[in-house]
Amino acid sequence: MPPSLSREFYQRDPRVVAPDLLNKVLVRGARRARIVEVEAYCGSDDAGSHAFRGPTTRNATMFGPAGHLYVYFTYGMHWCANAVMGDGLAVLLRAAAPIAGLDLMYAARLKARRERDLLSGPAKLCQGFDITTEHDGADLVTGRGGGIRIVDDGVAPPPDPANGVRIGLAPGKGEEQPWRWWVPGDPNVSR
DNA sequence: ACCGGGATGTTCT
DNA sequence: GAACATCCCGGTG
Repeated sequence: MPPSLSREFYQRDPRVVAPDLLNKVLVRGARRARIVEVEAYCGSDDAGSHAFRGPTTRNATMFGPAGHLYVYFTYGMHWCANAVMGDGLAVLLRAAAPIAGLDLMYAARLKARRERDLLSGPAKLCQGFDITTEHDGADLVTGRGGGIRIVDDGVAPPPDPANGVRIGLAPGKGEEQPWRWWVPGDPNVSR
């Protein structure tokens, strides 16, 4: 198994970590997928972040140690997952390209008909990996709390990642900030 | 292909 | 009571 990203990897500005997470591999048991789309959320400086107004019950994990997973429930039926940098800072994992364990992903995503439907959005990614609120706080470095890790299999981030505004933010919530990055041309990037 | 709306319930005002 | 870091389905062109 390739090595997990170190605790120190996560202890940086989310706008630096985010593009660096592209092409890293999310692993859970037999399931593996290459991260192809991410967004940075910048804590108390960022009106679009759940951490903007300080710690609450929901966002407590974002204020804990770096390298853990912050999972939140939204729109009454979906979960989304972030890698935490600490101090309310985080990177949303928006989409990934399936590598292995696709049978398990299809079983978890009954509506998906094609490979590019499995993990091509933040809630799809969680559904495909069976990540729910019980994995909030899981340790991505040691795997403690659900066996979910992010590892480096030797594929470098793209030298020229695509970059643009974040998805789904209302006006006044930092919607103009270009804090989304993706792997150019990858079919698993969300629409 | 594109577009509009419904589902569904937690969180915070 | 409104907003919500979304997804899916069914309409139309």
